[in-house]
Amino acid sequence: MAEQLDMGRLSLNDSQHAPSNGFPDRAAYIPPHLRGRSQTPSGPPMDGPPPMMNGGGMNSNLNGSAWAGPGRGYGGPPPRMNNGGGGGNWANAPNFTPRGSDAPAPAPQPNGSWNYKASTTFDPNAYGKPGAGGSSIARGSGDGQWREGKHIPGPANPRLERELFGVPNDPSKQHTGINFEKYDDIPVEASGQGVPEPVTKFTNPPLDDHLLTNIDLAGYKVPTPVQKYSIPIVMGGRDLMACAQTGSGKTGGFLFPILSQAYQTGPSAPPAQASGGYGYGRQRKAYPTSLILAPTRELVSQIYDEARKFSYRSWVRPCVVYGGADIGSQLRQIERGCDLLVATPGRLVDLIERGRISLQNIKYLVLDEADRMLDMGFEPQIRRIVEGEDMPPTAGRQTLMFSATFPRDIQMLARDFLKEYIFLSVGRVGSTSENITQKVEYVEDVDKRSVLLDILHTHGAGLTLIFVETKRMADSLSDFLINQGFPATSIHGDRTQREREKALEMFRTGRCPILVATAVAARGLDIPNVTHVVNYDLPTDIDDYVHRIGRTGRAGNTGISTAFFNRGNRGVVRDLIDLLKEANQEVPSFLESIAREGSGFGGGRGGRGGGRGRGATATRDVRRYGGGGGGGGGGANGAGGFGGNWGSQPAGGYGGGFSGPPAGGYSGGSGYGGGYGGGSYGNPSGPGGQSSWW
DNA sequence: AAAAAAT
Repeated sequence: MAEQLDMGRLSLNDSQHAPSNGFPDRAAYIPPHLRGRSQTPSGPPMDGPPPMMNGGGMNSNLNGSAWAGPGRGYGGPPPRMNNGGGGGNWANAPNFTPRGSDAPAPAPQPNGSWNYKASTTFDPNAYGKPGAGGSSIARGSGDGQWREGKHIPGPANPRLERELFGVPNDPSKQHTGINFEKYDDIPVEASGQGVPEPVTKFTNPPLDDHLLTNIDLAGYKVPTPVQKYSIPIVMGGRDLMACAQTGSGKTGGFLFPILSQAYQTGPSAPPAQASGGYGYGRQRKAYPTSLILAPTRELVSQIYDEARKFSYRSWVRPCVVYGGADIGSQLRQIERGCDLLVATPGRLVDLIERGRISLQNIKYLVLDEADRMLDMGFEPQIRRIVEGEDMPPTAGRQTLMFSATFPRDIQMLARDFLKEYIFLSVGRVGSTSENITQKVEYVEDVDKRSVLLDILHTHGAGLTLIFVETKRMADSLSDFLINQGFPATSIHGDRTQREREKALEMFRTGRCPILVATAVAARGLDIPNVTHVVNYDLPTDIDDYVHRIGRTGRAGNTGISTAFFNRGNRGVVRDLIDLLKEANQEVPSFLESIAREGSGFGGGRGGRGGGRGRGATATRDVRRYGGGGGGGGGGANGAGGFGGNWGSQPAGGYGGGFSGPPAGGYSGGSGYGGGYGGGSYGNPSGPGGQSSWW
């Protein structure tokens, strides 16, 4: 009942955008007692292969046929069944602008008839046509067409072009990738079977011309190291596990090959059961072909923004969904076409439960910042999305995982979600390339404020990002700074999404060059021109520290990081020293002496520092170390953890200790088929086993 | 321990 009331309210609010196709803009209401049921009549998702257009060969999209239906291109009945008939134009609808309130509001719909026309005069061979007769409203991303097996880009739109790609000298739109030559210092290691040669340029082949046009518009000249590798890997149909951080260009690393493939092979037809015509009350369900999951709202917004750039004028329509924002407007966005979906897990599950999104057509699945998603407790949702709904199994899709670290739970996820993957280890952009000057000062808690003021007074222009540990501290410190006359703002999880976006925008644009932040801003956010990062409170996890200082010195630019250290932080002293040494930074003597006092953690975390680099962020391809053992009790982690939650899981999928490949497997005998059993990793807290060490 | 995330 509340649902219905809510829907009514949403429709009311949205009256200015109501489709004029004669149908009420009624969200598909699913009574609570029916929620969670599969909307598809085909039974439990993993029962059989999903509708594979290409015969199910795991690498068949190599041949460029994966997106196309049988025969050439899209030949099925009504195009865009999933978008309310003909696509819409509200890429910037109010309440949906994911970041920054500066995006121009859309003009009111000037002519209400196009939507209806689109559904009656459609060209059965066209996809993504924005309305018969052409709408004057350029939708931008996704307004191109797929017609008779060809990609027909939409018209240029100068206004949108400026919005997406920025105008010269607008620092808020400026891309960070300036010192490209610095990128070449970043070491990349690829392992696995049949690693393709990295590319060195953005060229056709392998990349599609339309994508190259957009890459050029965005001002990207040369692929970053991670892109050099990921482009041929993904375009070669391979799965990928990449240890890399934002700032290494990994967003482009997956968007470029995915979009390039999409432009060359066109959309896939909606599944047969979706072709039920335009009847009243039909299910309006979206069937995206690409799904990108990321942990935070800001991050999905950021990825979405990139996706909009690179899908400019193409047939691919990107959408973004996340919590904390009006779901009604997100639903309407999705209805108007959703080919590439960027989502936080919780909201996506919600939309799946509402029957508004089906994963049946997924060809590409990307898990970004996978370690962070697990840290945040998203594993059940992720497992459900990937294994418990109607997503094609590993063989029927391409899966790309990105993670800054590679602890054991991520290895499990990789084992379950990926097939014969190529492992990519990308060196740190920040710490190891020495372009961040890291200072550590001994500051007692009571002195932190005054020391901070000193820093802010002496540190001139540029953006300063101050990390604190708690939300309360973020508020009180930003209040304090404002009272002291500094242009400060804050971002943390208790602020509304609007406030968060506002704060971020003020910071990005330099109108508010001091941002006090909690961990919400620690990872992933790509803010250009941060010149100084202050760790007002040091994190307890050195990896968080690395992420935080990585907000400056981006893409080869130099930056400064200052950390306030006192005995309350002695838990990280050892790791901090290691890190400073590795990055050729000065190690203050007080750190060494405090380290000698004993860390309070019984000598610190074991197993660190062995081999190359630091153990904390082990990014080795563990498959090579996993040859021994097999079977055994290794399943303790998985068994029981989620066994009961998904009745649709294949029996034994997680029990039994990971002793074999998943059903429908890929046991190509590549050396890890049975190697993941318990004990295979040697040290139980193994490489990067830092989860729940406290 | 904190934070974030669907409502």
